[in-house]
Amino acid sequence: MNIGIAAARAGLTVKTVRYYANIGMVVPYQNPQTGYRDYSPEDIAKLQFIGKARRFNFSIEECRELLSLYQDKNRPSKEVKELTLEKIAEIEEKLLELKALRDQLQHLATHCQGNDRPDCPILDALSDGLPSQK
Amino acid sequence: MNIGIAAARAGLTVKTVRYYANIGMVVPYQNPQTGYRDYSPEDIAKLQFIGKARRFNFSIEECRELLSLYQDKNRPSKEVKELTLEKIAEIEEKLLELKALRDQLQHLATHCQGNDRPDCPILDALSDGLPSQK
DNA sequence: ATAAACTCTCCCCCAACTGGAAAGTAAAGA
DNA sequence: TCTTTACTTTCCAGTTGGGGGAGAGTTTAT
Repeated sequence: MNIGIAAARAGLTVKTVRYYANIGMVVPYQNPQTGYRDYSPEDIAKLQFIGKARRFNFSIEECRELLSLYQDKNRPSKEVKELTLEKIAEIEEKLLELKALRDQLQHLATHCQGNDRPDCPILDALSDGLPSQK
Repeated sequence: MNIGIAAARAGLTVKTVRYYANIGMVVPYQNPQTGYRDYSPEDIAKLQFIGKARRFNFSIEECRELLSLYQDKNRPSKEVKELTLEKIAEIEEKLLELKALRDQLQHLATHCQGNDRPDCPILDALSDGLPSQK
């Protein structure tokens, strides 16, 4: 299958699929005459797998790891679970960070009139401790 | 003040401060003899301002905008508030996305034994709809 | 006088692609 | 068969927000 079809099947862009070939993630057979890549059903399966893992916020390197675990029939599920729990912890941390950020901004926005006057607690907060501009 | 001191005052790295000079964000006087940058207290104020805004997840371009609003004594607080509300909405969206992600991963992890056996619902989910590897 | 600490510019590197140019290939219509 | 269109190829550059390090100049301390 040509790259366009493969990309469509996997829900990825052609550029992305070509990129994955270049970095050695999913390297299809490449016709030496035309240079056209030819994706097998198994290649497509891998692309789909990677697409989903990426959507789960796994990095390319983590995807590579998951893919090799996926292809290893004797893999212990332990490793996969560990990787997943780590990823969850990462996401949790990011969540806390973003929540704190949102609350702070929300607080500032609540106290800002948002009218045509120049006083603005948001800018005041950003310039807190700075020499006055007045 | 030399760049090292300026960076320390603003809680940024020297590299970052130099970068901000290069992109025209905070351009200090530069001694034509030595090439050394000389940061005024106002430059440092701007660096601190930007540092805080960056920690609030504002992009460089948004920082530029906030900075120009900050420097405009007749600015309407309306614009600042709008920018802030947009940023809050962005963060909210990201929060929802990450929460959904976490829940899905959590669900998968809960159903994974995490032992030495190869069965793994996580990999099963990632390869859902793919040709069997058995 | 010399060594340490600081600064300069310059270039490459990171993730994970995206966009575009120029050229070759394949498929469909007239 | 010719032509147009659609698809593919490689290669190069750019994105965000800097980080690492080389090699050279400057300033400060001893």
